[in-house]
Amino acid sequence: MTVRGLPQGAVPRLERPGPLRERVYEALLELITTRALRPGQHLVESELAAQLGVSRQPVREALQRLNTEGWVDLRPAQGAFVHEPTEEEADQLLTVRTLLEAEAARLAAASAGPSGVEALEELCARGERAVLADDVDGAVAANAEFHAKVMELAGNTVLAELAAQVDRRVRWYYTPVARQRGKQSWIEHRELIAAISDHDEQRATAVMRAHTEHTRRTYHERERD
Amino acid sequence: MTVRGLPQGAVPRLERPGPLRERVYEALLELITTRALRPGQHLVESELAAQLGVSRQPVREALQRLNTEGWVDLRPAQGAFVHEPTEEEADQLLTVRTLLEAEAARLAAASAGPSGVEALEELCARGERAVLADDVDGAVAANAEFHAKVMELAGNTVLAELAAQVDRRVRWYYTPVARQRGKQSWIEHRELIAAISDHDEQRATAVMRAHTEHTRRTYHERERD
DNA sequence: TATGAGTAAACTGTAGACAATAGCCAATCC
DNA sequence: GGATTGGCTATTGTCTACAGTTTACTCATA
Repeated sequence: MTVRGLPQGAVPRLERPGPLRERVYEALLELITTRALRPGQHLVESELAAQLGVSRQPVREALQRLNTEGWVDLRPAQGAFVHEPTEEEADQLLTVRTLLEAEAARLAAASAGPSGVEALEELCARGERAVLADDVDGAVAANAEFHAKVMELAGNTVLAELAAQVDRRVRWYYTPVARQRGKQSWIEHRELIAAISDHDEQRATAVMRAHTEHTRRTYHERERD
Repeated sequence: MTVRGLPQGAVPRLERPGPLRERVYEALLELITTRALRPGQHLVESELAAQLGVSRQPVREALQRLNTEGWVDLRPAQGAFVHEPTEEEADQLLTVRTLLEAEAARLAAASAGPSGVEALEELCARGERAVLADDVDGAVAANAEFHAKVMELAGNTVLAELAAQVDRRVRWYYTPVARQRGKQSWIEHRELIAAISDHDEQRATAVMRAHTEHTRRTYHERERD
């Protein structure tokens, strides 16, 4: 007899601890993105290990991964430092993000079905509600989900993984900015949905490009404050 | 007194062996790309460590990095397996490569100066000579350098790093193919140089897109053999 | 006071040892 | 006879210890 007969979810799939390095990785990433760990800060393995209640090994492994993904700089024989984004790098990152998101929009327009469009509209409505309710966190979350959904509809896993990384870093650099862009952002989302619904690849690309480009402009305007 | 007055590179920065994990990483990557380690093969840490004459630790760290970059799959509590590329994934990867290279071409066209164009022509000539001499390895190398140079002229570090990763994996998947595309490839390169020299962003994008697209077609034609 | 060597502390890089887990095969029970 | 259970083996996950570097500081000296 196999397990097949059991009702799904009868066994709560008792949550596996998973490799420690994973959890350390996520914990550190959380600390970095929330700026509990500041850019330029020296991360000492033994300190982190003690603080997290694990040995140095998992911490090392997590730091190495963070290094390859650009979150920390690993200077040999000296240790890990939280990456300090430069203006130039932030701009380059936005360029890449624009590129990836625009391609995702194009692919989504090419292949998305009615159910996909519907899901996008649902998310869009949720975002608009959040904006109206001045629920900033909710709006940001809905925004992330919206973009993720577009990426999913594009159906390109490689593209999605790259975009996920780039996106998270962009969000880190631009956290002060993201909160400013409210209503306008969702109007643009509506346009994007329309383009995808029409299977108009060119328009979808253009709209998404303009959309992310607006974010960049908002960022540079911030400089004047 | 600061170091600022010193000419760049006056100090040869006496080269250190560098961390073991780096060398292990490169060694393993070499073994994978040359297919000495076959896709799907189980990589046992202790074996690799013994074979390379180091302890398990650097091997682990190298494997983790290879994992995040998509070269090996790391199944928990079971070990590392050389990644097995699927048809679909290869195709998606090519799509992304096309995208990144095309953007690089556009940026290069926007900002490249005469010296950059000259460097490209030099590389192009070298590639053509290699093709005429039936020097396949030389031609492949020149090709890689050509694309790298375009990327350099684009002046976007983030884009360059992403493209470098994607490129290397593409070359891994398509090694049997790359060798077939000889003369035609360099004609297209010439066109690209012309577009860059003219600062014609649109044409540069289009040429590069067509160029990488040809590679994909060649790949799918291979299926018929 | 400025300079330089010398020294000590802190941290990383590497190695080796132990514990935990998944996979496999044989023995056992219905 | 087939499935299940129990133990065995191989391999990974984690921890501890030690060696090698780098940095910062102290103190003697010109």
